[in-house]
Amino acid sequence: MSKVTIQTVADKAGVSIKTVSRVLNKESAVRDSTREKVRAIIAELGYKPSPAARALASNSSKIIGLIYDNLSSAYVMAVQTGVLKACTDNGYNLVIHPCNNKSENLSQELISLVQKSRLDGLVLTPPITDREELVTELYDRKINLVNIAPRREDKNRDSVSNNDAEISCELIQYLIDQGHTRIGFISGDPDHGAAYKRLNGYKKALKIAGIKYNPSLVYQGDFSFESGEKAGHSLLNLENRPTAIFASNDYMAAGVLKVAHSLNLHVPNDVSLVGFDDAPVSRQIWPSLTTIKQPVVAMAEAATKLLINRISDPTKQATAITLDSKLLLRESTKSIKSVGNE
Amino acid sequence: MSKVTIQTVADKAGVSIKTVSRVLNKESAVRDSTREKVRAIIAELGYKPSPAARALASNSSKIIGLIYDNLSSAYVMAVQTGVLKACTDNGYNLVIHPCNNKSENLSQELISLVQKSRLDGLVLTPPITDREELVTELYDRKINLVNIAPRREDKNRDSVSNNDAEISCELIQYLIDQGHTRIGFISGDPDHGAAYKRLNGYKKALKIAGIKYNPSLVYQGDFSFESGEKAGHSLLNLENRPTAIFASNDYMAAGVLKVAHSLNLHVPNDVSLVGFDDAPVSRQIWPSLTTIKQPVVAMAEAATKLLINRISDPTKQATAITLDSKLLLRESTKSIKSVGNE
DNA sequence: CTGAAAGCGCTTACAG
DNA sequence: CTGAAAGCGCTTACAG
Repeated sequence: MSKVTIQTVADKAGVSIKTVSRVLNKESAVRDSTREKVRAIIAELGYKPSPAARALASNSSKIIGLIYDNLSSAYVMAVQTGVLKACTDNGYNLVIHPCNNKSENLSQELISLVQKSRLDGLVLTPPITDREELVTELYDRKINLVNIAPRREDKNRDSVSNNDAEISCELIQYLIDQGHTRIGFISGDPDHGAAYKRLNGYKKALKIAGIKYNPSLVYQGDFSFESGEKAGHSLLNLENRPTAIFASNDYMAAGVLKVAHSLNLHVPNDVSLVGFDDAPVSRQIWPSLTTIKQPVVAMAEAATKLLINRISDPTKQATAITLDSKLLLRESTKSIKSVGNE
Repeated sequence: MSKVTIQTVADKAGVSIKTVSRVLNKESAVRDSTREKVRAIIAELGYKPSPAARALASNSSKIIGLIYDNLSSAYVMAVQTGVLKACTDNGYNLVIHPCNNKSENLSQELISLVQKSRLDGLVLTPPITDREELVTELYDRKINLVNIAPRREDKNRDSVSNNDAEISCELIQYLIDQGHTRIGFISGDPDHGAAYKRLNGYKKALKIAGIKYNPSLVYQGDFSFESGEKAGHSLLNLENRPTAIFASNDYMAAGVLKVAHSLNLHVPNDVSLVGFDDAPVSRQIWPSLTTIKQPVVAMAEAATKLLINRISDPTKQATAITLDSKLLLRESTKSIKSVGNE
């Protein structure tokens, strides 16, 4: 089996390579009958255009980069799934690039990556999305970008967000409806915009319900299991301990649960517990966690589509999309309204 | 900033583009002084060779594909990390390709992928590694391959394995040392070679200790949390229930633990429990699981190096590497030897 | 609606 | 140790 090139196809179809090229690139100016003939030959020969030749001639690699630094492998996998879907659907390839958000010269690293691999654009995920100086520099270099869940939406930037603050508020309102008024809160890594949004949702729900914000019920975590354990020790050993705790992610909630077990406290009888993310662990512990599920795959896919649109038209108006998360009620929460009042 | 190409570098260095090419490709036949001069200019200009031009001219993409279908995102992330490390170190790029191992036409899908993206080789992970007809077909097509943890090592194939059977045997011997003789076993997805190896290790340890293999203590799982729950219900409700249970992975162990909690059985006081993989969940549940840690990152990196070597010399002798897993003792296991005998 | 020519930026094969 | 020429397989820009 000798090599099948565009020339092979053109010869066999009795047309020029330019016409084959037009069919390949779905250009309109081709007679239908010609198009069909060429397509048939392409299928017959199993011809696949050379990405290298296309990239070299067109000066665009059809490759985008996915940049992440996230401690949750389930989150990263979901993002990859969504990005890959959009890439496949649109004829793009993907380069994954895990990195360290704490790195001083991350922007230089990303610029080098883009130049070296000739990437057509980048998908940025939290918390890198919120490295403002980095994102600005990438934009200044005319690198096509899309931001997933940035802390602040910017009218000039493509982004896909979720309703972190709103759903957190809803969740707290749900707990309040269940009779909880002393509600502990464990915040996430302050490098993540999500940490603020979830805290804001918590505060807002309290305010609406007329419950005073009590700093002693709020503990600074960093999204890790270990920080959840520490927070759990603090909150559960409080003299007047909370009747419910909202941890900003499931890992921290799992940490609290472990401490509750060790203190012989029963969840949810002694304390209700809520996480965030619907991480696998939220279903693999006992009791299973009431949590919030973000549409991560859909967000990543939507973001990648925005990026691909921007690559084809770098001057187009920026778009900001918001997708909704939803509350998943499971075993770790319970009403504490007095019996008989219902 | 106009475009910097090999010609720009050659002009500025006062040499031909062929000489620059030699420096780029680390060919030996270049005078040291020339090499240094060219290198300096490359650095000064920030020149990065065009991957597309190189690929087109050399007919090799310097891209390899990573193929996986695995329910554990932590495992996949670890594999990606190792593969990416070897790729970066050797100037290769990576294309990730999640897929469905149950798919009938997976081999056609992979062949298409290789042709379409001009991949120089593939890294195969379990359970795809054990689709014998598929792997054979890929070899027949002269596709460069490396197999991670195949069920059987083949002298003609590059592979990197771990000591699944041996470490499982050691683990069971440890439990026997702790006084356990009724040891339950939950096997994994039969599509995975690891499922057999772990079962064989279990059997071997029993045999060495002179304990009769008891099929009623062995339950067929599939590596999922849910299958662990089912197995837990069966094993823990046995009239003469086991004093220890070895689940072939941590997800299933977590499932057993959940059932134990629901039955008011204490781990490890009422029953010892062991998992496999050191998945994040093994540390995020209470009690934390005694488990086995495979050197997944190192395996993936070693495998990728083998593949890259094979790409540069497709006729070289195949290599089979084995890396060792290790036992991590945590809170879920306990000796049941009668007190005072120690 | 279709095509001939030039060129993208490298490596290969050959020569010296 | 170094270089001139050809060519990899496409797309771009232009022409008709």
